Amino acid sequence: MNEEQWTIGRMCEVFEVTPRTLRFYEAKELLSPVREGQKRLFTRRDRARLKLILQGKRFGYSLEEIRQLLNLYYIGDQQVTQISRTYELGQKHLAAMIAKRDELNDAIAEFQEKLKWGEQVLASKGVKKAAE
Amino acid sequence: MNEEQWTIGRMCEVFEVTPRTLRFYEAKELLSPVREGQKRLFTRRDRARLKLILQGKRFGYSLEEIRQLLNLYYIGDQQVTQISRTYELGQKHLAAMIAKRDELNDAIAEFQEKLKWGEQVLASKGVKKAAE
DNA sequence: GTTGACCTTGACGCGAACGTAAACCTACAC
DNA sequence: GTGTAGGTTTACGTTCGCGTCAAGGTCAAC
Repeated sequence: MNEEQWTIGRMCEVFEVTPRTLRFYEAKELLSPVREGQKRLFTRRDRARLKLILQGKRFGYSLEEIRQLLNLYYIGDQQVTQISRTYELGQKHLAAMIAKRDELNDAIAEFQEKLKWGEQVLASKGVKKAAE
Repeated sequence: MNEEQWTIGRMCEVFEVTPRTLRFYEAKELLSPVREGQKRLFTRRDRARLKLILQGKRFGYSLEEIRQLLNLYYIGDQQVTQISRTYELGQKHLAAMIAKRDELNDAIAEFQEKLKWGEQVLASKGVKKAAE
């Protein structure tokens, strides 16, 4: 009943993934649940990481890329030079995310144009809009 | 020398893909180059589609999803009911794109927080910022 | 004690998205 | 002629991201 340590079943319900997926992510070193005997128990850290993993997937990153990026989220008790390095990589990642958002915004704008054009075609053929 | 019809080699240079990729996309009905004898020749339409395909990939869509979405970009000379259907699907796609951008924006904001935190850690350890 | 729910570790399978090698045509350059 | 620089098809190979058995451990409930 420990709310800090979730079983694999609980994880699967909440995040809508299969056990296979979580074990696969562990094998790929994306997650590192603790063990209670044989059983895996997922900590708060694992949950935070899984959330980021699934988000990363939605944005088109591979699991290996995600594994690298996850480290950027844990600027912790390392050597100063190591933290600096991580920080720099973080800046690059941030820039990449912003670039991606900008491209997405452009794509949205272009697509809206296409839709407007489609509206006109429909209007010219005598189709009324739903909102009228 | 026809600027409207590009060879596979030219396509590969400009879009930074391999011939295999273009032939694969043709097999999957994402592209439909015309033929001059045996040779493929890619039209303006193919170029526009390829651009969208590569963009779609960067946003994490599968080729099959992209194939469906490509149709939304060609609201042309179809039946009115067909155009209406396409238009509706287009609206949904637009909403999905916007949702994706919003999620990306949230992710960017969160990540910026992490970076700020990292900055403070560095500052507390006596590391000066590059811009000072 | 046995049933059932939940977990474990292999290990093979599979679709997606190409890579890669083999064998061949074709047209221009020398 | 003989390259050689492009293109072609056919077909098997590879990596990723899991799905899907198979076989078994564990523990509370009946």
